[in-house]
Amino acid sequence: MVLSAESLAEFAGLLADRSRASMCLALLDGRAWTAGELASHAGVGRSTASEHLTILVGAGLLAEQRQGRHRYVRLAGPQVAQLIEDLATAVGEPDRPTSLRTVRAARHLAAGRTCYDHLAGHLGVVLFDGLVDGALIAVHDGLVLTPAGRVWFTEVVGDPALHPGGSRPLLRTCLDWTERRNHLGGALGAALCHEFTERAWITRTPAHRAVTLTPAGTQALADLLHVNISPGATD
Amino acid sequence: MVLSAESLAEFAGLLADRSRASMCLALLDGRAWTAGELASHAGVGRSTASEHLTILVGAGLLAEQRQGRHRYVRLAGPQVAQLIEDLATAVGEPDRPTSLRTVRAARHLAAGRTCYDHLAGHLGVVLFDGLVDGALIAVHDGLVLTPAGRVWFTEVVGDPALHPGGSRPLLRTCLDWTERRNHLGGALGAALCHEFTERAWITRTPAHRAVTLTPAGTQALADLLHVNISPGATD
DNA sequence: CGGACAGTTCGGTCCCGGCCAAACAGTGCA
DNA sequence: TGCACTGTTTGGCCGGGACCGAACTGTCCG
Repeated sequence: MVLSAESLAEFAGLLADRSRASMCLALLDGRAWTAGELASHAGVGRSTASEHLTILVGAGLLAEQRQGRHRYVRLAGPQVAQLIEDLATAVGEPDRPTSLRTVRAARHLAAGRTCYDHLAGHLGVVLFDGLVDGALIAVHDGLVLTPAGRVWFTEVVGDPALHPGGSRPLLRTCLDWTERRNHLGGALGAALCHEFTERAWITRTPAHRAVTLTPAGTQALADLLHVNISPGATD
Repeated sequence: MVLSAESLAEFAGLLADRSRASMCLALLDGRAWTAGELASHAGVGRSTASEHLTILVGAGLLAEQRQGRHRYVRLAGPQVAQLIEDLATAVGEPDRPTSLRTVRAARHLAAGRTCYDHLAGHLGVVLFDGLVDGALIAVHDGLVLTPAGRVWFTEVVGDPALHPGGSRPLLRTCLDWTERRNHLGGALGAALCHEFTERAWITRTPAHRAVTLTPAGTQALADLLHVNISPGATD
């Protein structure tokens, strides 16, 4: 046995709890949350949440950062986010929302959101299609940056973003929960999302995971990718 | 919440048990096992194993096939295998073998083995390198079949294997546990492994997951890929 | 200094679920 | 028909772990 069943089970056990799973899903937005926020999000007491966080941090899934009386916690890295995404898509059973409030929130999230550190939802998929249609990235059994794409990305996110250190792939497809189609992940997907935020083409809503396209963003997408999408569209 | 924490936790819970994890890891060899085999492999009673299998089959992770008094069970598909592989590599902590017997078995597995339905271990990595060095597949942020590669694969595994139905990617990198480097997965990786077995270039050892290169296989690899590797090498 | 707040530790409760043994059902073989 | 074998069901045991409340530590602020 190359990999012990023990360690695999132990690892899976980290997510095999309603509260811990809830926390990890919340952290998929890439932000750092305080222990208290996660406690109320998961619907458990602060003491319980504290224990869970200690477990997750100890296992290396989460990274923590103490600031004064706060314990900030975030996903340890893109690999962890990717793993949770993989599991989530494997589950496949999205929550059938019932209440109107839930429906509204879901629709808003479906329009645009972040997937750890890159863009997802309808916005993410449209963006991805625009990149493919414009022959900036090519798809054959993996994603390839075309020469035109190299120029385009250099203009938009700058040359350094094309040569990041580390082992993270530059381009990566990421299956979208709501759209059931691919959007762009990887280092360039993250760089793009970062740049869009910097340029105020998108804004994050208070929920912090939903993303709204600004009028400037609409204009930019039309100019850069010949993609037409109305600003702040929620459906 | 787009994906309920409940369902994610429930799904992770499937693997969050020593016995079930042990069974799934065993099934990574792609074969169908009987319930009794899995029971003794996991070190639990037949009754317990039966319960676990019912759970895993019910969740769609395993597919079962009844034959007479036997209950054969296998992984439901390559996606499941891929998921378990992903988790396993995420764990990262390989079993430090202690006994001599374990060391020998591990070394044997490290030399060559199957990873669900394609070749892994040293053999898999060398094969992958040969394909890349021969410019039959190209690596830039994903794998691409080159024109020369298309010809090569047509000769070796036949044209139909290049156009499989279904959504499984043709080429896919798969991180190797022991080598910590990529080997070839995906539909073509599986086709290659199948073809190698058919032509008796490789044989499976009784443990059925370890793979040994035959003299004919050594010759074939030298001819086809200019790769030199000694037959049956275990280290 | 004292009050409000964030987080942790500890003790205790409770329930889920993994396990087994024994009885049972279905299959294969002589 | 009878025996051996594989797998399932059931009842019961037991441990782990998720949870809470209360007490405590540490931080920020007036």
